[in-house]
Amino acid sequence: MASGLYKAWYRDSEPANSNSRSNMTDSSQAARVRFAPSPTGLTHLGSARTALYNYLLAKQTGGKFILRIEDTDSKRYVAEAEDDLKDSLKWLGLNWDEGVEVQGPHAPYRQSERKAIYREHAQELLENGHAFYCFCTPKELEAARQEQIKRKEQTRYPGTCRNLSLEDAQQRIKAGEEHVIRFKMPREGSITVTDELRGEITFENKNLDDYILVKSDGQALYHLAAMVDDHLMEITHVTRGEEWLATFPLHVHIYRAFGWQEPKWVHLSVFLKPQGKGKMSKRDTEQMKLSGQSIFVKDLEDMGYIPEGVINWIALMGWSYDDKTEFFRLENLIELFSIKKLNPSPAAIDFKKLDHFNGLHIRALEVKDLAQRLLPFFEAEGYEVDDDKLKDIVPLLQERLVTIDDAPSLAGFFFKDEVEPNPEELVAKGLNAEESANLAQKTLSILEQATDWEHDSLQEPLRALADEMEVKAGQLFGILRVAITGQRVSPPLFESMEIIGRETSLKRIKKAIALLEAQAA
RNA sequence: GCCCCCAUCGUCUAGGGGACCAGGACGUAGCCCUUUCAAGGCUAAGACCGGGGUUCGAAUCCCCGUGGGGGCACCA
Repeated sequence: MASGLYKAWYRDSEPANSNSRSNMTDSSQAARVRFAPSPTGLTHLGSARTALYNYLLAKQTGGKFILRIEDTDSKRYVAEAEDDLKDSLKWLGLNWDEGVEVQGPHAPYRQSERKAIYREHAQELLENGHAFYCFCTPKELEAARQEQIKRKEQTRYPGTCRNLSLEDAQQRIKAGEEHVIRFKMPREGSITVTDELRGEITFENKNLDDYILVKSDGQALYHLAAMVDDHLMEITHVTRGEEWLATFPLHVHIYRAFGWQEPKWVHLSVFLKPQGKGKMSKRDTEQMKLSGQSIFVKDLEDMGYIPEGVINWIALMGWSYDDKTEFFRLENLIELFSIKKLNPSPAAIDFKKLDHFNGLHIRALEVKDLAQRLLPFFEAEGYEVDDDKLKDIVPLLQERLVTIDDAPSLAGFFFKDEVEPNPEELVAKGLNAEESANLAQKTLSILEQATDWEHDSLQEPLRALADEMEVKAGQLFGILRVAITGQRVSPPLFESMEIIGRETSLKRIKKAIALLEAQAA
């Protein structure tokens, strides 16, 4: 069925009294969903989003979110990848109810530990005629492939062993012949499968191959292992990447061959390069790092992004709630998420938007919370951080931070004994060094007499000074800002001086005067 | 080459035949606020891929192009 018709049917099938803004997913019973990554590298945004949507569906229906490790390919296995996966999920707040580490009723949750299960199921397909042993060598298959290419035919398994009897095959295996197990794809007819986003999709069986289910080393491949596990683990919704769309009919064929009830299938679109067109390649990700961006969750954490920002950002790449709401926390998403509002078209990654959401969520944080998150970034720069002082500083920083690792460069001067202003920056715009030194000197005299070291009472007499000297307040404050903070850009000046205290502030102004006088001479 | 998916501002998207001279957000530009930088407020520019149908009426439904994407492994 065409997707448009499908969508219409879908909507009409809702209960008549259902609210048009209903966020209930089609099945409001508890969903059992799984995130089943392959530990071959660092966790990236695409995986994170798939995990998020799975998690949301589970939480929204009071179901279970399961983490299964698909490590059937020992060649591509990367030991650190599994830890990275777990760390990334935890950092994002996507805690799983069953799976590796936490265990559960369907353990083990690592496919390399489930080989016997797959062997039994392969045996079942062999016996019911939906699979067959194949003794073709890679060499023979390659030769057949070349032939097909030459004849401009579709390249596919030539069918050599398709009709071997099970008895003959078992004889040859006993004799020690190498073999794989293949799915016996029907050669005629077609199969119509249903994706929750795209509706019905029909494939001609003749375009499908006799895919390998079990390799010659006895290890099951994804196609068998994942289907068996999904069934055994009672998965109700399979939400996975679009790259599985091509083998989607195979997977449904496998379900039917076993006589199992299918889950709901959701194929998410891929993420495209920031430039808009084209999928992310390894080269692109390296290029990206050079410009200070990354698609790896771990990197985003190191770069000072907060999980709330990342979650909000990826949630909205392929899903939307309505035409205006854009600020979401995880708990809101759990409530509002809906498969029906997923967008099947691919989305380009936009890091500017991540900055925006990160800033939004930083500003929405409690001061105490933000202080706690900032602490390690200051400590990493070698600053000794006083908790009370930090709590005073945080409100000044909060609305200026895009990423939390911006904090040390913006506010390091609070924790330094001395700052090293650039003498040239001390000179106010439109004035020379001598005039600036003179202004700084007068400022010092006024501040030395200040009885109350509080930002408003510091500011008042200095504004009067600026008037008296016929300079703009901004010119005077500029000198003072660089003297106090060592920076041209800083948090609000007088609040900063209040926190730094009288003694240190005066000391820094004296130093600035010396630097200005040296320059004037 | 074959199979499959997708198509609204630069980007993410709203849109389910009349409520659309198409709404929001990021980014961009201008203004306001302002001690710097931000944040915030206001304003502006900016899109229905093309062609055929269906219909009184199409961004919306159908077909064909075109473009983009995914897949064609003893990877997942």
